[in-house]
Amino acid sequence: MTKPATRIQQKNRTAILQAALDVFSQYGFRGATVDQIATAAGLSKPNLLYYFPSKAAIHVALLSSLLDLWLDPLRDLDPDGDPIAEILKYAAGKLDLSRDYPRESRLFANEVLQGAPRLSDGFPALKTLVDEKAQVIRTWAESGKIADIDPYHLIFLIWAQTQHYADFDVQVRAVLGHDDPYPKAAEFLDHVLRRTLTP
Amino acid sequence: MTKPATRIQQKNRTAILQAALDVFSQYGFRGATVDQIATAAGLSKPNLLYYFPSKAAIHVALLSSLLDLWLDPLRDLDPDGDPIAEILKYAAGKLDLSRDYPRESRLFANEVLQGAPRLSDGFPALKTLVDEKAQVIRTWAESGKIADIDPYHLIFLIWAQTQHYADFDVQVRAVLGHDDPYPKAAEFLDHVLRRTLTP
DNA sequence: GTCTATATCCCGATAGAC
DNA sequence: GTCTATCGGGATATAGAC
Repeated sequence: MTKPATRIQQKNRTAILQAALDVFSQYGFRGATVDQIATAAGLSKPNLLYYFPSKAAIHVALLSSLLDLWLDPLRDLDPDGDPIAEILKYAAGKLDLSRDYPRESRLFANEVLQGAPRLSDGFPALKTLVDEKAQVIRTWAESGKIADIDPYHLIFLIWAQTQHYADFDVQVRAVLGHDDPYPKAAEFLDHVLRRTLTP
Repeated sequence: MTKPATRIQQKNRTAILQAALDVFSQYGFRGATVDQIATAAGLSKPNLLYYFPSKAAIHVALLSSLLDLWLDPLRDLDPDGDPIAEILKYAAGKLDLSRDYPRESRLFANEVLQGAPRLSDGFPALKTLVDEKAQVIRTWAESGKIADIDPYHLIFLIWAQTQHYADFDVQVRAVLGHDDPYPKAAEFLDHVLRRTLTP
């Protein structure tokens, strides 16, 4: 049972995952249908279910590969770097994720919004990482290298503000028009964080 | 056809809308079932459909009453008030909405996240209001009363940061534990905005 | 106005030929 | 590996008695 992994198998599997990402991120788990995903992947429905045993299995496969990607920029926060530069770099990296992986952001948002029924397994690891990095930021604050702020709410600010541009894309575009909002968003976030963090 | 509106009718209608808010906000439109809503409202499924012609009609009724509530604090932004105090008051009011109406926030988030198929009618009015208030903030910035920032991204920051605590509630609690996060969130948001806006 | 029973449709998953 | 055909469950909505 150690999958041989033909080239054609690999190709179909990734086509399915890409199509499922499109469909799940737009319609949510319940709202998505296997038929939609199969059509988007260029396969028939039974053929799709030859590669994945169920609709839920595809969803799990997507989610489990997602959390790591999502937390990577935070992992890179360096306790020995320059505090403000490190936090700005983190926020910029997170904003790049929203710009480059909006579907993944919306998949994640859909899941958390509905109580994270299939994701809550990942929360302990998330908490561990956030606790660790929050402690780094707190140390910076206590040593006076940055302003005295709550590190957890700072992290929430960065999450909320960056993910907003991916998750609420239609609303952002309804207000701003269809020009790329990311350059100005990056500039604004930079301004906010510099002001917030300066001792 | 001008509904007589018996007391019992009013009571059932509001019970249905409250129950539907619970269910839709947690499971999304497709994920919610009429049976769930009926049970939560203490009615049988056909009886529920005596009050509303369809599942979609309930959803529409909820959404259309929602946008007004959601935009009220922004409407109150007074061009003749003290700039920084006005913006802080707006942000605090919006955060109160997240605390007091988390289900409404999640209903809205579910809808926008999925492309706002049933809400896009409201976007023009939303844009008009945002444009108007952004112009107020821009005028404040140009007169040097606040820092020179982009008013639209400032509004997005306030939306994103305040709604985050309602929409991503499970994630916030997974990180912070189950204590009420709002007092510290309010304090933090206040700090961020004062720093951001000071000329 | 409220119920039981049911029509009708859609969806996930399977059977089985090729 | 891929297809057509179909099963079986569950959902929305309706029929019709009370």
